[in-house]
Amino acid sequence: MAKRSDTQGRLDDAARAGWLYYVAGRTQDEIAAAMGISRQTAQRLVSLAVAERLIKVRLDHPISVCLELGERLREKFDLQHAEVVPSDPLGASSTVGIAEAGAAEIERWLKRPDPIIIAVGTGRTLKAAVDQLPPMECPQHRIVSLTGNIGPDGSAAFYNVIFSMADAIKARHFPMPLPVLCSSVEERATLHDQALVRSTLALGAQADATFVGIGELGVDGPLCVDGFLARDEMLRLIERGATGEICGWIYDRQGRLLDNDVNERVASVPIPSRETSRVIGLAQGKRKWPAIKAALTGRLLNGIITDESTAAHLLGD
Amino acid sequence: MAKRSDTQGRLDDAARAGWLYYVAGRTQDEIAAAMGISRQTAQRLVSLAVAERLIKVRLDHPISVCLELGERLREKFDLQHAEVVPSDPLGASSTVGIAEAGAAEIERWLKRPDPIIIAVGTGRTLKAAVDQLPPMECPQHRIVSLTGNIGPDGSAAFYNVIFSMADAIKARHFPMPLPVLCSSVEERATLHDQALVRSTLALGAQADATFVGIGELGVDGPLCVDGFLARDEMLRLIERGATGEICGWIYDRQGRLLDNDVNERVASVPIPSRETSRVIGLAQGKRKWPAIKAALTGRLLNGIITDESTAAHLLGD
DNA sequence: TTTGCTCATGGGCAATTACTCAACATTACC
DNA sequence: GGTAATGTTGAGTAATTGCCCATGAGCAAA
Repeated sequence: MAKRSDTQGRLDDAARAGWLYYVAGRTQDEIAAAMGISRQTAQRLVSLAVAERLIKVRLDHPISVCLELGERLREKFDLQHAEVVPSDPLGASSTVGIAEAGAAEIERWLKRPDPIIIAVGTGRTLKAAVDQLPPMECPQHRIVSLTGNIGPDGSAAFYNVIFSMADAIKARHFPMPLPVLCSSVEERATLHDQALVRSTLALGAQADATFVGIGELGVDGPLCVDGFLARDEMLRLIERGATGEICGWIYDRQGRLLDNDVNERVASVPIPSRETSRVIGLAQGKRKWPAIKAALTGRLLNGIITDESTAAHLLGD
Repeated sequence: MAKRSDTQGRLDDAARAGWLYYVAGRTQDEIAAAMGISRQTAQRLVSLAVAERLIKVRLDHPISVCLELGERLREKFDLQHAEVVPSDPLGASSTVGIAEAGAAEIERWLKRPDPIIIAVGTGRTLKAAVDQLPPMECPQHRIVSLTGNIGPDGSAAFYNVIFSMADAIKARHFPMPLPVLCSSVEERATLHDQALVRSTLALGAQADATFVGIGELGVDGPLCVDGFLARDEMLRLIERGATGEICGWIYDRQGRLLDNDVNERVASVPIPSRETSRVIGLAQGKRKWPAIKAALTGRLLNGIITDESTAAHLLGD
């Protein structure tokens, strides 16, 4: 072998080394011996082959599309965590898939041996996820609800998930003994000043991981369906740009919290800081697209669990 | 995480881990942390992904030496297609390398939008190539087997590749519901006269691309090892000049089909015309050298995929 | 219920691979 | 012809990976 300096010959060698390594499955020592070079050089050729993209790896599994979408979501919206599950082509259920994925992620946090604080919001999707959790003993952790558990008619709010979670997970849990929406700013101030509530608020602010649903606005959205807002209030909000809500906090197309009379009455703990907490939203479905996009755009979340078609939309334009 | 015992979920995890490792370039420690499992488990998932062939590595770089050998092969034997892959110096496997290259070539044909007919022979090398094919939807093409799929003992012939191909490629496929070798000329005539078989025979003759293995003769060759021919029959054939076989058709040193009682009983479709079909052989290895050389000399093929050392030998003298 | 089997798990350890550094060679430029 | 810039090499070392083993969970047969 004459001149080793020419690029062509070097790429040839890289290809050959890469072939022996990846296709033939030889070790770099064997490659070095076969090609009459040192092991280090063999290693360099192999990594050159990778760097020059001579080696193409393909994953033949439906999951690969989802992983790629997740990667792109992470990049585009500067997320810490993005998980994409295959879309149910029939679109039958709004929770199939992401419930399991959400449960798996919650479980990963719960499995940690060091004590952490997990905050949960509300909503059908999150409830479905929590229902997938296996029984676990986690005395070291604390679980706190971000939203009140008293519905508009005074009954227990059905989609408050912390109680479902407490059924499965043996850990201290902290509900919010409040209505979801107070009747006035003053009432909220009074309620939030109770010792019990204050400690829950403080706990929520320290959450290490936060799981929330994302609600779309509209007369068929959860806020109306569950009776928290009347039709005309909702329509007025939408007129003023309201696009989605997380834990009752209503935000616009850019994901900015609206400054209006509804947000002033929301009793929920503020969404924990995205600096100190992993705030993961669970949502999918065409109806929620604008709400999800706005939440990500406004950095209300730094984690998302969604499905393929939603991810594709979020990346689409 | 619900059921961790189910195979499907495990393969999903394996795909995830494999993707993170090979595509995203993460270390196994990072994967373990991300998936909430131990490093050892992550390692197991990665190697499972490899073992289950979820991960396919391909080298996209024509090494100039191989290119040159291919060029000279094309010229010397008047071939339409010649592809040479690097030789594994340890020569451990007889299919490593050309399987990937063969799969890539098959894939190129399958990707064509216009409907074509692809014929396949049999053999270990071809089987290995077909196993490398990614799932594809090709409703426009038809795939036909040149060889029967019933083994000498009546069971399904293991190295009949059309079924493996049907697993990956969604296209109409046409097996040959026949033994590989008939018991007599008369039986072959009868069998070939069946309507189903006649249409398959006709289809094979029209093949646009044909992929076949090349078998060497000898008591260790595939015909004997797989039980199609007895030792003494084989020895008698060799005495009479038999050098190799393609789809069971036995030929001599010049690549001329032998006129004997074995060829009279071969149930296979005749090798498609080299005028109208691209007939590509996949073979490498010293033991096959005479068989390959004869096949090329006799123009039984107009395409070859082989390895460096074989190519060098074919050009050598 | 018990027994025996299979298989996933995590720890430990050896093999393998990636990276850093300093020396040397080659090329480009003055 | 000298000199700087660039790139390559081997040695050493840190990081990563592959494999074996003991353990325990899950499951089917006894």
